[in-house]
Amino acid sequence: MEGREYMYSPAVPEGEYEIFTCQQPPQTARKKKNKIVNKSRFSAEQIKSLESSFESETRLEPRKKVQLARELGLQPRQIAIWFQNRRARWKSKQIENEYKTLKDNYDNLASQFESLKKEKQSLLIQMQILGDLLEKTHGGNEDSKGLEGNGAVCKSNNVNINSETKAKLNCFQEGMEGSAVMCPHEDKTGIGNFEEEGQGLLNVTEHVHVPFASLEK
DNA sequence: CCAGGAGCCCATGTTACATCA
DNA sequence: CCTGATGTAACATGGGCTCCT
Repeated sequence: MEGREYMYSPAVPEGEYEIFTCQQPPQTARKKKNKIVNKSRFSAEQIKSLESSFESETRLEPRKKVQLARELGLQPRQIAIWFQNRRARWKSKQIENEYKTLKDNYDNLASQFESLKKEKQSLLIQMQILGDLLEKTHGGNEDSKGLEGNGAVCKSNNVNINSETKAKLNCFQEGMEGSAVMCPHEDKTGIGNFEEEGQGLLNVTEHVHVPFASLEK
């Protein structure tokens, strides 16, 4: 608990505050463990005043509490309880807001992750195709000529190698070589459930045994 | 200085009532 | 009128802090 800024006032029994005129006499008062329970609600005026006090200070100094009680015709204990309850309501509201913010962030990351997954899938396909082509061209000794042919195959599969793809391939290559360089295409937000699947994403190179330097050629 | 009690407050949970759809 | 849901004043409990002896 954080340090308190106020000093406790000397002990004053609750009973000594009886000079304050309290709420209306309990019309529907019931007994609960020998204590009278008056459930009449505070007036709009009282609430308004309490709320404005709460807005300027969520914790009441004893002096202020007594003053407020006098102004509103309530018992200081009622003021104290109202502030306690108000803080509890405020806190639960805070938690609700924090939850909402976190959820928004999570949803945002989830959609980013999904699009990265799709991107990975597409890159895998490209790499597979290029790998196959390389095998063919190496086997048939048709270096540059073969590559042109590859282009035709790629197009037929709706896959083009552009500069962006090259950059991405570079990233994979760097990653494989243990480089600490961070790829601008990677989202390093391994949060919660993403972490496991993210590992799969980053380990993609393990399953494709293709010399990347050759690929770029 | 230290220990212990008194008196207060706090956070949290619960109860009981008022109000409303 | 009845009923379930919701809001809230008041209470209970356990723990921390300050003050005093």
